[in-house]
Amino acid sequence: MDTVWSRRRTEPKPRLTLDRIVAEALALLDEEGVARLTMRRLAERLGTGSTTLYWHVKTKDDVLDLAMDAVFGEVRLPDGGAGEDWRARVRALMGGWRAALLRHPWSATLLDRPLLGPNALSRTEFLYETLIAAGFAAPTTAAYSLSNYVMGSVIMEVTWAQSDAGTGGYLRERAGDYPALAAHGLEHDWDTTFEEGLGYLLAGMS
Amino acid sequence: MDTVWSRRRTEPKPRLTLDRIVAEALALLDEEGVARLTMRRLAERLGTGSTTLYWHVKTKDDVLDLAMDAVFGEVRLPDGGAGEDWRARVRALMGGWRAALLRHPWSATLLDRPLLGPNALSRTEFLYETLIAAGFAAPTTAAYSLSNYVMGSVIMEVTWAQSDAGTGGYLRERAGDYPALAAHGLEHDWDTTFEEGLGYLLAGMS
DNA sequence: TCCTCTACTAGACCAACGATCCGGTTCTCG
DNA sequence: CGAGAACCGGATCGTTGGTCTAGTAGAGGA
Repeated sequence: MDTVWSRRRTEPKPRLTLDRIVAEALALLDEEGVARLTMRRLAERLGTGSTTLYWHVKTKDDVLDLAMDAVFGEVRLPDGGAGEDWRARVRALMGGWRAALLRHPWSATLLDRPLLGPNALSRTEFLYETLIAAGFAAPTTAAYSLSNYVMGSVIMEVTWAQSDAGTGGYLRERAGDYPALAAHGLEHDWDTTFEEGLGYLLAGMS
Repeated sequence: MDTVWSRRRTEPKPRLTLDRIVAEALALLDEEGVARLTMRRLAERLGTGSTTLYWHVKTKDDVLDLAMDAVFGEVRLPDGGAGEDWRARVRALMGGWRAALLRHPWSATLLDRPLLGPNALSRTEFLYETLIAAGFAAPTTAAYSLSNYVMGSVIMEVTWAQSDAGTGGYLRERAGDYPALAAHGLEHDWDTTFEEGLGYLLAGMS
């Protein structure tokens, strides 16, 4: 009810800003996953209508892109001096990269879109700088293979974790058809597998 | 018009089967991409109603999973003898894997779901077998890092290719902010970058 | 020849989605 | 104090995945 008497008694709600939208989108994604992020639900959580969101944002994809870049923003750049082993710095960067994505499992689904936000780009820039400082005249291959590896491992881990109950059971039932896979591929520690594989990659870069 | 005279003159249309559905879904995906695949459009192309599809398939996700496994089915298993270099066999498998996915760029978007179809599993099984035959007592890390690498590189390449015009331009504008990235990350040959990175990985597996 | 069961099909329909239109209010700055 | 920019929400549009209802075609048995 809005009458002369009730009006102005409630203080104005805080302005809606892009930052608030992105923060709430992250919270919603963390709590309910990417499928449940709709403009209506997001607006509801912000105490507004869905139309209002479109004043700050052009499409829903904008929200997703901003959310992704916010995740990359969580990656802290390792600030070791140049004297430190470059492999250690790359390990730290890639580990932080992976950890940020795993902290928000929904991000694995969104890895198939251009990651051109400032946070993503500055991390990539840092990777190139580190490789160049390490002596790579042409760091392109190294940078790509490292990024590819991290992205792939995050997707793989999230996918398996989400279908965990079903997956393990299904594969175990068919262990007869895929003996080698069933014997070695089912149980392992994701963290150490990631680190070891990263070790392969780093070792191969002469 | 349906009269005694017109009836029965047209021969019955071919039965709808799962195979026909999957084949048509692949064609539709190849031609128009994953966003345009709707049950209605798929049904229309098959000359039937959308309801009919649900007799053969439980959800749209079923169609996507079947389409993905069909892509994996295109990967030919290299049949070199055990005498051949195991790295060459792995290279052949991974190259074929990548090529199949790149042949159907929409598949990059669907890599975030459990790949448990028979074709995907048999390729993975083959990878494990090859690694075991090569002497890996614990092939888990090797298998995962190879799969991760291939998945990541396909996603990366497809993403960049699809946003090519925009991406290159956008990054080139901001070359000042990301000098190392702009200098080395923009132009390169995807095939050789893939092969070189795979070389790193294989070289690192002592 | 009839009957029944399975396989299959279509149209209408449902709730929900992304996005837009319209009509309005509030804030800011000159 | 006035104008324009910023902001807001209800109704609405077209489309989606999926279901309900109401069937038809054809094989096999009695």
